[in-house]
Amino acid sequence: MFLGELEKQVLQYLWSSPGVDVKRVHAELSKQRDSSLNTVQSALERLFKKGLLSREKQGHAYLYRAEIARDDLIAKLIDSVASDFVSKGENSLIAAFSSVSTEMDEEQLDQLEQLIEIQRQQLKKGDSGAD
Amino acid sequence: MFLGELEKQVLQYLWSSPGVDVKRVHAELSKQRDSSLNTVQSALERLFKKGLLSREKQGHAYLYRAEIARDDLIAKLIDSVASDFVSKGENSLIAAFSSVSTEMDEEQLDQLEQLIEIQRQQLKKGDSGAD
DNA sequence: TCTAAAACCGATTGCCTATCGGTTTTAACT
DNA sequence: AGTTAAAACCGATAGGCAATCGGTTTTAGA
Repeated sequence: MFLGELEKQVLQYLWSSPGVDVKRVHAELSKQRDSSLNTVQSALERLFKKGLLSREKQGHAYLYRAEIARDDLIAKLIDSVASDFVSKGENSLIAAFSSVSTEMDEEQLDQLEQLIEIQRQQLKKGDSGAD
Repeated sequence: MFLGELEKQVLQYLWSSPGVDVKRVHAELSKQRDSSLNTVQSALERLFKKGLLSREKQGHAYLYRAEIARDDLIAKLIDSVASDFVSKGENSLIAAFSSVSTEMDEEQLDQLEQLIEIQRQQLKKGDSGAD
């Protein structure tokens, strides 16, 4: 799934301010780029069609919000990028990581290990108890 | 950097068989797709222009080979995907991983930890001695 | 020098984002 | 209910890039 520059900026803003209308988005993006309101509108619509946004009418206008969390989108993109080059059977996430790890220094590896620990805790939680 | 379907297949093949000419590539890809030799030729040329391939003349024809290793390309793609959504200051690789980790199970986390260990060894090697 | 092979060029198609102007719909107010 | 301003929607256009090939030029080797 390819996202254009404008689309990325829209998503970015929607993550920080969920439930806003085109006008707002346009106003905000005006700080970074010079697009007409209509242009922003179509970006919103494109993203909506792609299932990345949801919307609900409020008065005249739709209020948009991101349907997918930033991290989930990143994960999805990574997975799609990686799976293109990873053979069936291989886990593409692991393969992707092993590609990336060769560029990491010790500090980053430490951070990573911490993340793993956190994720383990998370799994344990889901295992036994409720949430 | 966006790669088309044909380009990916070409790269894929070149990783497995470095130093082949268009004819070979075309012959090989014919198993998967139905492109003319010329079409494969332009894909090769596109990739060459992008710096992803090198080539050297041998007789009439050029022999092509991938300039970038599979893992390096994956890493590069991941980084570019992630950095689009990661704010300055944040390390995009780490952020990317933390996005991905939430979808991993224990087995994958284990594998990951092993990779980290391996990478640590690698760093140590580079640190002290030669190679 | 001749020629077959391969590279190179240019044109075309198709897909997608970005861009807006203009028209239609619609919510809200009188 | 009728009016109207706001916003959505539609359609058209431009631009970029991969894929596609036919045809011409270059070139290595006989």
